[in-house]
Amino acid sequence: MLSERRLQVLRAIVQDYVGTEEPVGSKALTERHKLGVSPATVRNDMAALEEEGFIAQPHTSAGRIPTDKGYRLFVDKLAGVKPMSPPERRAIQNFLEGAVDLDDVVARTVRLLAQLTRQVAVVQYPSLTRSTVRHVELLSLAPARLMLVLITDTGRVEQRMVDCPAPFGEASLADLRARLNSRVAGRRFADVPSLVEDLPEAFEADDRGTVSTVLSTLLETLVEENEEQLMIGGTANLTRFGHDFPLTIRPVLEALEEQVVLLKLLGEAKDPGVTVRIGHENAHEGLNSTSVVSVGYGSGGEAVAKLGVVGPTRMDYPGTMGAVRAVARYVGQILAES
Amino acid sequence: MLSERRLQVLRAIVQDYVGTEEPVGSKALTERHKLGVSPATVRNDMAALEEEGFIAQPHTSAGRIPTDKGYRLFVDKLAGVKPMSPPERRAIQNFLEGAVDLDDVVARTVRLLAQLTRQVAVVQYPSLTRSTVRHVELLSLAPARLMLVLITDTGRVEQRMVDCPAPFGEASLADLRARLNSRVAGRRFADVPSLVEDLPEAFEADDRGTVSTVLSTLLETLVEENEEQLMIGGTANLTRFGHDFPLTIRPVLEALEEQVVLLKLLGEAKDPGVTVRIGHENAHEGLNSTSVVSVGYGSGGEAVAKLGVVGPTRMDYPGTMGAVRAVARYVGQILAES
DNA sequence: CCTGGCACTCTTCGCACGCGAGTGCCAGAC
DNA sequence: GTCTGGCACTCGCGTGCGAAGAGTGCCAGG
Repeated sequence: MLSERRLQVLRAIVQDYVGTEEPVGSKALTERHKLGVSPATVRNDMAALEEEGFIAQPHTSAGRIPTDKGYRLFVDKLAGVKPMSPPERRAIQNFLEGAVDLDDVVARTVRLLAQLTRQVAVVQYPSLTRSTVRHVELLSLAPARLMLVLITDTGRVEQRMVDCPAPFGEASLADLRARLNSRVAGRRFADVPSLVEDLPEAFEADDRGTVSTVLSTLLETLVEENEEQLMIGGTANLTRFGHDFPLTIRPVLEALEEQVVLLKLLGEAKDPGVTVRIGHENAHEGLNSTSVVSVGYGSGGEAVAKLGVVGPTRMDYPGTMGAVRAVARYVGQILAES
Repeated sequence: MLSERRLQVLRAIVQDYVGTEEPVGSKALTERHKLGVSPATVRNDMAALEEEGFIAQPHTSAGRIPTDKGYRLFVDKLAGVKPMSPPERRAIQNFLEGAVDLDDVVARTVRLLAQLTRQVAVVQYPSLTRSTVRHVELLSLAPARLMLVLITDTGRVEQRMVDCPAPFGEASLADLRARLNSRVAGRRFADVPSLVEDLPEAFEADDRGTVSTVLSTLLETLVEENEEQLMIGGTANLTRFGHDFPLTIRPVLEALEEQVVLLKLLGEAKDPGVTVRIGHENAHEGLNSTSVVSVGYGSGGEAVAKLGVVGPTRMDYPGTMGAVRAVARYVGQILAES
């Protein structure tokens, strides 16, 4: 077990390193933080912390820098979440309130997060699976060609072409549209499959094939994984990473372009609160020298999607966590209002 | 006027520099290209080319590198567009044909362009203003709240909320929907305003306010500038830029995040063929050390949007132009089919 | 258990030096 | 006139060395 003072030393190391981006030595520490002990004592503590794997030295005779494990301890035990100041809160709210539609909300959220944290922001579109159906629309484009439009309570719209096995009359179309909506409007996506199961039976034999096709297209739309879209921004902030970029920045940019990777990354965070994944805790190799701070957000009490930021492990965790949490909260409010 | 040989020297310099990324000297030139003259002669030619501003030396006693003006001459007079090889063409077609909807087409195009050119790809969504209306749908969400859905011939779907000044009955709604579609379906966006102008007059006085509101929302949707969306990809290729990145890459990333800037950039290229803007020819400062190769694409003979790549001025122009042109052609075909 | 002192290790920086690539210019040949 | 070979010159770059500085580990004493 580490003594109280050693924890304070670790905290001081993290804070200083985050501030200066340079390895921090024992002398500098005693000067900047009132630890009440001499550098020599701090050196002993540092030796112990290094022994335990919380800090490391890039090379002999340089200061110490925190390891992933050190940051982990810092985040879990040594620092809280720094709340946003009232002016900041107002700014967030004002900025988000100007949004005109869902795309705009997401776009603004990305910009905002990137600006607040000066890091790369990632915002997932509200997921289809957890939201509810507002309306399903069917349009006839050609005798045997329909367009299915799905509108969700979060304002998201999805459309799909449906090629029918047989021509489908306007009357049948109106019938199907009405039945479909009376059954699924206002219901959660997860419940839709069982609600429409027996729908083909209500139609003439000629039309059943088309009805089934439409339904299966609808169900596909509901679960389709690639519909989990996301938006990223603030990549220019990557240039603040370090001085040794090419090697650092490249894999990160590559990872960011792989939406699948990012979605998995966000998806892994099950915590109801703000989740922090540090360095090697991220499964993806390219992100081994970055930390991901994420949180769920949603219009009601329930989270329908995630948002977060990706930055160097050497980041201001309390501030970043505060910003992420605050933005998620306000985005949730905005979604609830619309 | 420059002699034929001097032009060849310039061409050789550009080709070598693009290949090696290093300033090229007179001796190396005579060795790699059969110019039939001695290094000394080449040196004289180089002096002349430098005098005219086509090439420059980074510092005394280094080889020469082309200037923006040099690249311009190269692109205009010294090199053609390198056609894609048949296998490449097949690969492009195969890759694009798997797309399921417009978003997917655009996403695939971006990936493809980024891979082919190993540069940053930018693809603009088919512009609304030049396409035609396939269908307009009106949904009643609440007594005084409608949703307007616009479907274009390129498969794009736009939706807008409409708050009505007065409740609007289902009958009126169906009436408006039918009238609207009979007038604008299949028509070009530009023609829509005049086609719907007198529509409110066909309705009862109570409903006219709502009809007008719907119409103005529709017209807004048609012209709204922020609807000119685009998708970018391949930013990881920026890391291949040079060795001095931080300064080079940062402004480029920033510029890429400013969609407005990019749209303007693409919009400026009026040429019917492939357009190349080199270095300082780009209005935006952050892109002063990059070149933009763009071209319009469209489902019919007419261009409805642009696509292109952003890369270092030191790029393989013939190859890049060939790739951009080929991709645009195939995307056009795909759009025409759907 | 803390502290001051001391020797030791490494990195970083500045500087001088030599090498090599490349140039510009000139006199002479075709 | 144009091209060529030769030659002196310029500079950037890599190398080696020495001094400086930061930081450490260890130890003896309070």
